[in-house]
Amino acid sequence: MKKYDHKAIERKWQARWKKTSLYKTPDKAKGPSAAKAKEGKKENFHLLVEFPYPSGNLHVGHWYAFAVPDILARTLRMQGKNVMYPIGFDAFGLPAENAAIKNKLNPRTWTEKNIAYMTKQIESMGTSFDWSRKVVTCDPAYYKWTQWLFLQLFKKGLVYRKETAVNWCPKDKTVLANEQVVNGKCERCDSEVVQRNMLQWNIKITDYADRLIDDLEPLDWPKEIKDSQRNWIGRSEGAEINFPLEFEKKNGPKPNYLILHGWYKDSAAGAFIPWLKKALEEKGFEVQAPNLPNPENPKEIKQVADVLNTCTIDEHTIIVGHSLGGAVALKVLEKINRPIAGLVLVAPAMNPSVQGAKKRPFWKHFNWDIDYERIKKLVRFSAVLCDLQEGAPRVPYLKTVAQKLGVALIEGNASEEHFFGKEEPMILMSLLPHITVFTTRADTLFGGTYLVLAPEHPWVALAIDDKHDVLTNKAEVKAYVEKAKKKTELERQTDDKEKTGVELKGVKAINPTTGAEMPLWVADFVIGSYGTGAVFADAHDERDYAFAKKYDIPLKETLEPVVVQGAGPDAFHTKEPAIDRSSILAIVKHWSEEKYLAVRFKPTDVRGGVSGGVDGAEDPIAAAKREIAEETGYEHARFIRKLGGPIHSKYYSQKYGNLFVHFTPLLFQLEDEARAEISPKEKEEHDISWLTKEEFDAFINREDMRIAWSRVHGEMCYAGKGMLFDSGEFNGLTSDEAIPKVGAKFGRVVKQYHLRDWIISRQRYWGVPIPMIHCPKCGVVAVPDKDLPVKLPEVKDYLPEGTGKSPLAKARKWLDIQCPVCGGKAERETDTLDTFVDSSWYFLRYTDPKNKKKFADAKKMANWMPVDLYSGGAEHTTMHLLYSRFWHKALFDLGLVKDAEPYLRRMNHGVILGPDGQKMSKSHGNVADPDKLVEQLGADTVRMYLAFIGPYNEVASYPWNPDGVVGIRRFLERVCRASEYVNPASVAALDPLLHKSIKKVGEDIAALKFNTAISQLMIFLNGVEKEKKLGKTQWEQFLRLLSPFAPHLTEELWRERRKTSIHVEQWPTFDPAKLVNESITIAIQINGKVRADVQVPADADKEAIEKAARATVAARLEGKEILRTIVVPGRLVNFVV
RNA sequence: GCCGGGGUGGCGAAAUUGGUAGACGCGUUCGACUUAAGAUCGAAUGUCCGAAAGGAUCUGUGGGUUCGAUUCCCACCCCCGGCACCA
Repeated sequence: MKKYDHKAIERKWQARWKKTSLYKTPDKAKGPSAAKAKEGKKENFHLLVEFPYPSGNLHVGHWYAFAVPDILARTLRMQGKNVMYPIGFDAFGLPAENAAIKNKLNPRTWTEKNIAYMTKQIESMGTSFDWSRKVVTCDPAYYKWTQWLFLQLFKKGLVYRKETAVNWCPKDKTVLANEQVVNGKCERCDSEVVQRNMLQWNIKITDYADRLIDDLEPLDWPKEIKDSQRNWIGRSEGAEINFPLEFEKKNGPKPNYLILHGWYKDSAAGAFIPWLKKALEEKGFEVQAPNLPNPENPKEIKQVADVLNTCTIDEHTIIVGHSLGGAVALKVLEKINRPIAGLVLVAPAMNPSVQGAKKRPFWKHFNWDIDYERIKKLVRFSAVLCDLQEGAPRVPYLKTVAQKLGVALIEGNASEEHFFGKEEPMILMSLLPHITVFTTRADTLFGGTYLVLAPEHPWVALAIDDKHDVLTNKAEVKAYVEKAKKKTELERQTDDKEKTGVELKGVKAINPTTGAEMPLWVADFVIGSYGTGAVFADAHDERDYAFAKKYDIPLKETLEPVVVQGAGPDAFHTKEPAIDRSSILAIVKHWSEEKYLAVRFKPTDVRGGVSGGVDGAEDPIAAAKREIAEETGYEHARFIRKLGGPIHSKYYSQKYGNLFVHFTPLLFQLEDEARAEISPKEKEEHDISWLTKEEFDAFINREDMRIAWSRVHGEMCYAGKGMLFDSGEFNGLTSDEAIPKVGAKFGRVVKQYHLRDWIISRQRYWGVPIPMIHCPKCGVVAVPDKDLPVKLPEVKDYLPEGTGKSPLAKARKWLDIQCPVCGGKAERETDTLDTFVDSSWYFLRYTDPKNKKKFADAKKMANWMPVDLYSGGAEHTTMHLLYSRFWHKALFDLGLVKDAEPYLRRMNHGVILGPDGQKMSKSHGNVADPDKLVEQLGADTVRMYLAFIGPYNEVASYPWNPDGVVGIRRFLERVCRASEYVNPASVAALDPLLHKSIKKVGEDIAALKFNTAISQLMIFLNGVEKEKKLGKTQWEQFLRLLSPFAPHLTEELWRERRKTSIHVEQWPTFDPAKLVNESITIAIQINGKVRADVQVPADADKEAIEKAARATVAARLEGKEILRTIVVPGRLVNFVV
């Protein structure tokens, strides 16, 4: 072929492939053959690309996302895999709705028109998508199953409603998505956006936080994506610690306690009850601890009746139930109608239906039908205490009880299993007023001198409400809290870097380690939604330190610095033991000027003041004076003061190995300039100079000296980890050793996450209606499966209603519905689902896109899941990938899918930027439209160029620059011309190059390095042009290598000789015997510099190579002695002279 | 601040158990063909010195290990992405 008419060729073959359904993935998928299954090889390959949003027009980025992975799809197919390469449209979302509002269009019409247009464009790329599997999320046949899956999660208890702040535009009277808020203002009307609380649907992704982190490990994903997900989830391990509160005002209403004992220790004289009673009474509380009737054979009705008859229960009562007493307490609550203060269940008895729970005789008489919702309304606060020593099934069971009561389970270790100890501090703590704090630094607990609460902290809300009167500065606190709540999160962060806060006067917290009183503060730098919304503050945190200094709150140091000196070979060798030493650090002031004595230890360039060892029982001050004299010669140093506590340094010394040195930092001033001669050895080792404060500051390069130096000028804060002192039994431990120990002793070990639950409510029209019904009688009821899908109703206009509800609230007829439970009047939910829900399972639908009975058939899913390779943009690294992983895990737990992870391998491709280097967007006006280029040069050229610009599997960004595209076009034209050289007989000289190319192109495609695969194809063609001839078999092998890149042109050239499509051909294999050339080039180096090269036979041995090399550079070697010769066969010879 | 990725010609880039740095392509220059332009073909092309032969030098900067470092180690600088008052 002489002329390359890309238009005709592409039109012809696209039509032909479509007509013959060339890329339809076999419906009845091949399972792995027995032999291949044994090797762990699958014949099916699910190659997934992120499906596009139908914005209306394809840009270069789409080509990059779809046409480049197509190369891999085609290659794998030729290599015998059954490849599914599906496509669809993520068709719900905001742009359609905005277009609808703007142009008074139906969003469905707008979307469908775009889909039709974009489908044509995608087809023009020559991709091998299987269109018969197309999935469109706004199709009721699809979203029926989105709704159904959502309901499965709801039924599993993963869905709940919660008051959540949303962006509210007061002028448009509508909820705004984050992307509609620009600099805190409404995108449309420019008015100030405010935060407003609304009931929103949430999904408990946080329940899966641990698994979402832990299951990342084995996945074949790039490290940066895994790290980014871990970072986003933000797990930190720490401890929750309770700080009891004490009040100045003693006149408020007091709780009273009713303690119900368990069964085994059959009375109120058993277990912890006498101790607890005494402890509470000592604090002035009234306590009732009745003996329940028939303890040896307890009966529910009798025990409950006894409690109701003999005990006083009022609104101040807190009922404490231990073991069976916990179950009794629940039944007591069923019988009373007035609210009580609290309910504390201590390891309550288990429902016998729980798997693994043993049947007890009294359960015959016990009715386990407990109305937790009613109890929740009756009780102001509740708590469930769990002893972790008990393990399963009690611990998971108590978790569900706590969940039903709407509280977090309090886990810890009782002093005896099941709280049978005589003294159980965990229980007492839960009964007294207290603040719970989360910390990752329990090691500083002994030094905690104040607490800081977030303005949103529930205890703060109680303390400033009308019913309570515990604060002596209530008005001041109230004003601060209200001001803080008005600020948005953004303002809080950016407003003023200076932290503000107000003390809560009239109340003190007690440090559980020391019993010391700690003031309470409220400050808006503490985040209400993280941890417990409260922190304890100490001297070893920069923020706490600064805040305490600002408000003059006392601090207490409990950490001595521990520093590891140096790096590299001089660093502390962590695996080897260390020798302990005592030493001094001395900072020496000039006798008359504001200057300091700077000493540099020359051999290692350590720079600071004077330092040296303390000999035996020597006094540190005397030792320091001795060292000053020895190192510097100055004779009259006067001791000024100690510079804080000791500083511990770990470092490595050539002489002694690992050292752990405990330095005493000291400040001296010279009395005069008297200076003796110093020893020659010292002179050689030390440089001495006088530096000003600023110079000295820049001079110091050892960390311990820097800490000592900082104390000369009074900065006391040591932020970081260190060694504990003034911390009771934990003295002398390092922070890392102490953190778990202190946490376990004074609190309980817990994990916290930055990840928040997934808010899936959208007050939007163009989305999947949330299939829920609100019944005034029955509450929130799920739409029955038989009524799915809940179709989107038609509405007149798509503007939100103005009440904060979605436009669906305008569809009156649609809104009214019978309650599926009671048949009474009810209303539909008007929120729609976040579109991330749609995209959390679309790849499952690809496996069985037309199924009317199920979201997908299990067997068909098994053929294709998990996804073998998922290619997409870096922008989906956290949100989409995390949400869909979570969704898949939830379905896995429900038994609906067979894998816990949806994607075996993930790669992020780079971004094609606009020609100006900016991100492509309509507002920038820099959207590169490839249509013209395709028109001029052809689809094959454009897709191949995109594959050529750089490695595909690296997150890089390329400004769209079509300058180089002509190179690819020239290459394809040369391929056309090369077809003229084809002879029947093979050209032997081309064989090594051809086989090398087969090898490299295959390897590079597998590694997603399409750019170097193409360069190898070019190298081969260059070789062909040099020979000006080519064998028919060689030509066809080359065409097959090229066919994934240029499917149209290669098909055309192939069909010059063949009847069937090149795209059903086998991938060529290389012959290792043909890889080697007869002779190879060896580089000759002298002292590592290349001086010449020499041709040697490929099979030459070391001696032969060396001989040849020596002969080649004989002239250069003349008169020089060769000290050493290094021969690297196949590469080089290096003569060292 | 924390986490991650990166820094190589005029440009996109290549090179990994440490072994000829700059493959392949774009661009540029010269030549052939042409009345001419374009297309095509051939040659050259990191930088500096040199007419040339040749020499020096070069993978962000500085240091180290090595016969030999883009590659390994240490320190630092810069760019990009993510998270960020997270206790």
